[in-house]
Amino acid sequence: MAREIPIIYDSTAMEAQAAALWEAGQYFHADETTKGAKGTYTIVIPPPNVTAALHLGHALNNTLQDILIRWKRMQGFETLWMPGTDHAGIATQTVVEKRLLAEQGKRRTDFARDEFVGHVQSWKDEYEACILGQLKSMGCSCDWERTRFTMDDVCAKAVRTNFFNLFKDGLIYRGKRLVNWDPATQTVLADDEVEHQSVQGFFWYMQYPLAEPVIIEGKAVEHVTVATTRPETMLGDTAVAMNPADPRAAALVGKNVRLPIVGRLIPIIADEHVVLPNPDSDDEKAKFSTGFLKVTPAHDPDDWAIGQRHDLDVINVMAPDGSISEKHGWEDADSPEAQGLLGMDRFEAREAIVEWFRQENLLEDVRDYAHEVGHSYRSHVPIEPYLSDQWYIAVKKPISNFQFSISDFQFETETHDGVTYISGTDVPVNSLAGLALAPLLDGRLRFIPERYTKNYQLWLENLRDWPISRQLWWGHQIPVWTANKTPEGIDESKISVQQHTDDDGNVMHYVCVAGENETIERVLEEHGFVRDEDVLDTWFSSALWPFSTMGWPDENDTLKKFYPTDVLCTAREIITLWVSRMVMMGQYCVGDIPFSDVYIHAMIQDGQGRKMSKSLGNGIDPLVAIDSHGADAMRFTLASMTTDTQDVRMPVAAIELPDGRTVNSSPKFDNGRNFCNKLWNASRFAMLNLEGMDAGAFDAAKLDAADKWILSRLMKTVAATTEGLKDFKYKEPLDEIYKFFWNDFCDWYLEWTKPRMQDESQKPIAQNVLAFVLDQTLRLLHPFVPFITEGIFQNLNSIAPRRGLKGIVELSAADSIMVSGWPECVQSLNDPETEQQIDIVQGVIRSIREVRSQYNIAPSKKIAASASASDTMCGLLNRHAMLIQQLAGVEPFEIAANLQKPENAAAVVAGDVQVYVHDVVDPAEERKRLEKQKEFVEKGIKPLAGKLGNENFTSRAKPEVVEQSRQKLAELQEQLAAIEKHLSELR
RNA sequence: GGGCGCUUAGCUCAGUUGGCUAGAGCGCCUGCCUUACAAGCAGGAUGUCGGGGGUUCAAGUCCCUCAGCGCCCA
Repeated sequence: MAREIPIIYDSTAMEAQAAALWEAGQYFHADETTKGAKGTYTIVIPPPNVTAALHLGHALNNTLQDILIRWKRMQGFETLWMPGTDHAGIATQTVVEKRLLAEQGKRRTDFARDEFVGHVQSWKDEYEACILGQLKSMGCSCDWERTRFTMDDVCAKAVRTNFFNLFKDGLIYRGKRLVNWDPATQTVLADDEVEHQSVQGFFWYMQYPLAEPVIIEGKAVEHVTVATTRPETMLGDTAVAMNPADPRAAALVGKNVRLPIVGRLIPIIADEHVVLPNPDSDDEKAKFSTGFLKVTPAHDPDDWAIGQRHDLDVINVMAPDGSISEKHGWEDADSPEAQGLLGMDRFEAREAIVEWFRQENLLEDVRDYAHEVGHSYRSHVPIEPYLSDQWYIAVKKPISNFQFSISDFQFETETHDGVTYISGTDVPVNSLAGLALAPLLDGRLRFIPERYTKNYQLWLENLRDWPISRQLWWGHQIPVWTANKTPEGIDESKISVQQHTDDDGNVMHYVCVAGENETIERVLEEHGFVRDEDVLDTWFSSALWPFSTMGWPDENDTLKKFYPTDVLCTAREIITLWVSRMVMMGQYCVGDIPFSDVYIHAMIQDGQGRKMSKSLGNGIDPLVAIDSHGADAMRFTLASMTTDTQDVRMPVAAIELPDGRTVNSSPKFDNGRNFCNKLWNASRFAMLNLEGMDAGAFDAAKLDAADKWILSRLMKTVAATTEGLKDFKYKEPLDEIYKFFWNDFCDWYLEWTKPRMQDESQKPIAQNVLAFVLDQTLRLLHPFVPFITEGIFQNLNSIAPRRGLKGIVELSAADSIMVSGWPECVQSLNDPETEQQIDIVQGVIRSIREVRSQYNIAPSKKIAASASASDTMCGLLNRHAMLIQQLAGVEPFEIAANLQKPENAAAVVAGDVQVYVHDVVDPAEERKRLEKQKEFVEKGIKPLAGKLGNENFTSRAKPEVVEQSRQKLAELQEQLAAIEKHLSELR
């Protein structure tokens, strides 16, 4: 059977076999009914958006989660990795709208709502399947039976319940505010959905004529000049503001200007927000300021604030699509000029208005100006600050009847007017923001790496109310019914009602209905109540993900056993958007934080440090990487790149697949593939030698030095790997295993083992050690490269079903490596002494190899050599002579104290040992090599001698450091003497 | 404007609390198809650790400063 193992690792076949085995064994399934001794370990997947297939960032994210889950599962925890996807309201709706427009030439509004949602649903079905398939291909050991979707019935129930509770607690309210409006998708966006981009624009200087001239310093002033980057908003101006400190203020404040085009009479007001002009200032605002600020409360947040302070009219001059309109609050668009602008897009209107001012000689100047403009993170069009009625969550409102205890405040608080705030903030302890902040401050919530803590904290401290309504069709429809009358004859425990007066003075009744009350909903509708058309912000449902997936609000065993989860693994861009809201809602709904650790991993960029994106065409599809290199190779490479840094670069190269497709992949994956191939071949070699192994034939007393050495090295590697994973390190443990496996196990141990396999007395010992070390190495590697390790583990099971070191370690059999135990450190196998000896042995071997290489001696050719050293060292070398002879190709090999260098021999100094390689003499070459070695040693001596000659060092440095330096210097000086002796002996 | 990072070999990156002659992988040079692996083996070269200043017996590591790059938030 062993002879059939192919030379090249075939990832495709192995992945299929392992996947089938895992599915049959149901190893991914978490059981809420058992009581594991070790407890539970839970991760909820950050649900990928059903908008599109997964990219390499997802591959990284999920690889890291799978590593943790597989590791903990092997450690014996009852592990749950909860999978699922997110409906991603605005994003998914947008892509579907695009597709429908491209394929059918139809817009969303050409469909009935149900019909349109049906189209989105089928998109969702398609991509959900694709995403789950991708995750499975990567080897993600999620509990697939529990797969959730943010809009499925279970999650919908949680959303509905939470909305009702928040509404009832007065934490959801309806408000008219300036919102971030995306005119393209025609929906409101939260602050953090707005991307700020630098835009090269202009400052236009426009003259507004005064209603009556004013005399300032003897001169008649007929107009004021306002500077603006957005001339089109002037249609909605309701004041001109100036700083009260402006010398002209006394004469002008209180006067009126006649707004051009519109003809509206608007006041000049004083407000300190206005920046005084100063052409020499470094402050851009002062440099460009005229001292007069046009105030458009309906179209600018700062102006809105000024409007609030001065009780100004609010005139909205735009339709939701961003076109100029007199139908949304603009009542004096009577002039022919104004009429001419109606219906124009906001940017068209900008051109037209600037042109009008130019024609009228009212355009005083135009200056280049680079400034930051908010853009929709989804449609990428500039955000329009827009006056709109929306539902908000009050994040800083104290929750009066909060039903859970809020820890014992392990942080500073201060109380004003009966409200307890987190010290130094305006965040009440018992507000939603407070609930999210408290666990961070009292140490229950932790970010890894730690620096992200600040992100989270600052964001929450400066949080504004969260607008949660979205003008979309794809999402959780808001469960509020509205009419201008009281709801009557309805069970009041099932509803909650708020009242607001609308623009026309009518008192409107907003009725929120608790879930599972379709009858009530029907009754309301029969009574003329209309359901809100809007849906909830996607993050509203994502915020509940850690417990909605477990069936909250229903009490159940899953929730009881697996909530709170252990770690959330995500990217930094989402800390504010998502992490904070999960903590908030976990606290509010369940009364406990959803996870204690938040691990933030790097963002993957291309070789030039750019984000991977569709538009740049520099993305890598994980399935392509799997096709080209194998899933394990991809995982290995991703994990080995994962350190605490915030970005990792992944050079992207177009490659041709065997099937002829040219696709993006990365040469980085070669690392992983090469590793897998090496692992495959080392195992193949082991398997060829393990046939007929007898676990009972092992005898600890017969372990040779190589055995003891590799076992000791293994123990170190087990410890380092376990420690690393505990600290959320990925590269470090993988590097440790890599070095152990490749540099120790393959390069040395396997080579030393080869002859022992021909020796019947040695064979059983070598076989057992070999099988044990391979077994443990596979287990250490399994979380990182699950498929190949499973494949080899299965082969190992059939060839050497009983593994272990009789009398030292017993390994219990396992049907899958997934559920075999995580390697334990066996103290008795730690053997520093042997490690040190082998170190010396390796040094001698390297010296001989160096000479062989220098003189081009064929690897197969045996050469005579000898070594001279102290008596103790000679004893050591004699004990390990075979090891040296084998791997240095030496025969014969004489070892003795005070041995003279033979004629025609090359001499190498290997630490305390003089190594002589016989019959290879070339004086010039010898001199060259010895001079080089001398130079190297001298380079080491210089700083040491310098240090030790410095009294400051010897007196002030730690004694052990000084002692170390002394020893090292002595060693180097001895070596130098030896080298010089050899040099002097050269003819 | 506020915050967080990054700059170490040709490339991608490690380098814990300051302490042996600064490391790895890839690439490069030399020699090998040595009976597990050429996706491999053996040997080798490669760095004023972004610039400047400071603290210290000792700085890639701590502090200040300058320059360049990136991300997040307003």
